[in-house]
Amino acid sequence: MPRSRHSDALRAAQMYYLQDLTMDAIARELRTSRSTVSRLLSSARDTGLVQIQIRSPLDTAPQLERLIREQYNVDVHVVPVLDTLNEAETLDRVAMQAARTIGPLVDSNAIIGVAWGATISAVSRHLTRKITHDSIVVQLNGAGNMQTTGITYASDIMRRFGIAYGARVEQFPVPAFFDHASTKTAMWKERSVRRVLDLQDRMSIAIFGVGSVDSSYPSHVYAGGYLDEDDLKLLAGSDVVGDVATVFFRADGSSDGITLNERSTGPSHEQLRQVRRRICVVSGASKIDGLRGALAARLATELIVDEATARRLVSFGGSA
Amino acid sequence: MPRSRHSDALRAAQMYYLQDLTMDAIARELRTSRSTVSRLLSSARDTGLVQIQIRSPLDTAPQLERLIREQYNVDVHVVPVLDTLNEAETLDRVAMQAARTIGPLVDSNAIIGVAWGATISAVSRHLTRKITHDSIVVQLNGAGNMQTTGITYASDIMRRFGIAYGARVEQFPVPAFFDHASTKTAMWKERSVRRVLDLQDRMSIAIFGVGSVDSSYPSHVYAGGYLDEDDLKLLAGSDVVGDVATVFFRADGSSDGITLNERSTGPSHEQLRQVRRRICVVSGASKIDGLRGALAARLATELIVDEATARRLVSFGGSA
DNA sequence: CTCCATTCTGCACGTTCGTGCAAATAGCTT
DNA sequence: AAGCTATTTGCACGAACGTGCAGAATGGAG
Repeated sequence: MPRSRHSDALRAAQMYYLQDLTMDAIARELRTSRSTVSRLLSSARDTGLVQIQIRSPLDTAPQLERLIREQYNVDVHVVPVLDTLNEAETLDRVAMQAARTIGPLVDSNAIIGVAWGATISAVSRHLTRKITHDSIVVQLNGAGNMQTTGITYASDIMRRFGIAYGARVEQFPVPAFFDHASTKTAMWKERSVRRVLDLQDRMSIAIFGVGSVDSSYPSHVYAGGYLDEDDLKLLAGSDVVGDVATVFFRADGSSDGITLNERSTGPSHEQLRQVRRRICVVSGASKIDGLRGALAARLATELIVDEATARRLVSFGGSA
Repeated sequence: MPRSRHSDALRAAQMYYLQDLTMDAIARELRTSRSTVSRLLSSARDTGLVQIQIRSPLDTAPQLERLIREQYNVDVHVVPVLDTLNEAETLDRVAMQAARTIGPLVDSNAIIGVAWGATISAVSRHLTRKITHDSIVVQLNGAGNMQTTGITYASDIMRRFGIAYGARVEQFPVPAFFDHASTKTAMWKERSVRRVLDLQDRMSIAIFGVGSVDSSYPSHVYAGGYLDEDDLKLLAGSDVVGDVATVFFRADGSSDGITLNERSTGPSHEQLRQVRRRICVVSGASKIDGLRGALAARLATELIVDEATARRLVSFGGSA
């Protein structure tokens, strides 16, 4: 029987993580070298064969998490990060922890809605593999803009999610915003578009960041040529503080009368709130306003956020 | 705020396991020494804060596991162990893997029935802590015999389970076997005994090994002074191959007409089969006959077994 | 069969990690 | 406050581990 690589990895993982043997001892039992065992264990970890979870029982969770949970009614994971790190390093660490926190939440037959943006892009680079069956990754909002079709950027993100979970990927080949609401109405009747919209309707998980208008590390939406002068004026005139999947909201979470949303291709807040698990990843204190708006709109059921931003969140006091 | 030991352990675990930082880096962020971080991580692991699981998707499980699953209709975990190890080493490794496999199955509000014996004793030494609420560990069968009350031996096992899961422990202070069935009938009406029996009725998990009559590494039951000459003759005359929690069965799983069972304090097979999760731990090829009987009697929903014994199991061909 | 491209393996080295030990600190008692 | 015991801390050392590299094995294509 030709013990396959996969089954060797499984045996090694069991011996290492469940029986506390050293790699040396495992190498002898498997009749190979210790370095091969080291590599087998690596592959076991990043094919999702070994799952490492941190479960802090609710009643022993740190003060900070409990406060946010109560104030904003959201299942929060605070990522410990030194306040002194720069935004890029912070984002990387939040993204890595987010990727590993999301992993256990993805099951077979899941329909996973994924937004695009700097945060989710970083998350997508750190996903660990997990084999699922018949899962689908669906893009939440269009990524085209005036300069490019946005295809490569957004589709790279989607592809990474698809590979990590062994899922089919459904892209959404439309611009982020239509120039005319009427075009959207027309397109929304097209069967090719409807297929994507139907999937979005049946999402079991949604994963997104938030855009914040005053973000000093500006979201793509506000800087990437998606909006023109007039659009930005429109936003300024409507007290918009941020967006989720290119759908905008105000500080109190409301979004009625924001005309730009009628041309946006992202899911309406009402639609998003139908999704069972809605995971919001946020890194960087400058996103605080957008984040508060998103929470006020009850767009997230789970929040993964860096420690500094989490602290600012409680210092504001919640909405509950 | 005096960052407590527990919250430091949580932070360290997040940074180590979810952000891939080295202990050195974590030490700097926590303003302590690397060795302290090493110790924090140890404590995070064995207080159950960090949970490491090996999940082999059913469809990629090794041949061996699939065969047993189909033949015997039981959820099987095969423990990789070199065939050349002696029984004691094998037992130790099976026990360790069993302890870590059981961990994730224990939830809050569980009522955990635990048998005693060499196998379960070994398992109890390797349990990892997991905080649960309002769980109860209840002893499945009496441990007294003609020489001792069996209290310390069995109660050590129970206590270890109780500590690991933060559970209340209910001992069962009766002999393993009554001399007269009538005494059992009488005792079974006592309220102090009824309390334990009622708990057993409501078990959500049962954990036990198997005794095998021809075991060369003899189960306590057959060697420990629990049975006298006449009893052993009775067993020999009834084609008994083994027992679970001091209740005996034949190779085909039947147990009708085995009079010794009327004096045993363990749960009847019928009662045991009511339990949702019934975890059977077996180490050592000499237990094969007892194991086959137990599986024929459908006493287990999950089986944790060493590789050599697992192979003998399939070579016999199953009962399904 | 031969050739080339790819993947896998073991070695060797530098890094990272666990742990015994002694000093330091914390918690209690008198 | 002093004294005593039980923990906790950092250091230092040896053990365990990850990874670049060069050679071996593998698997097609000609």
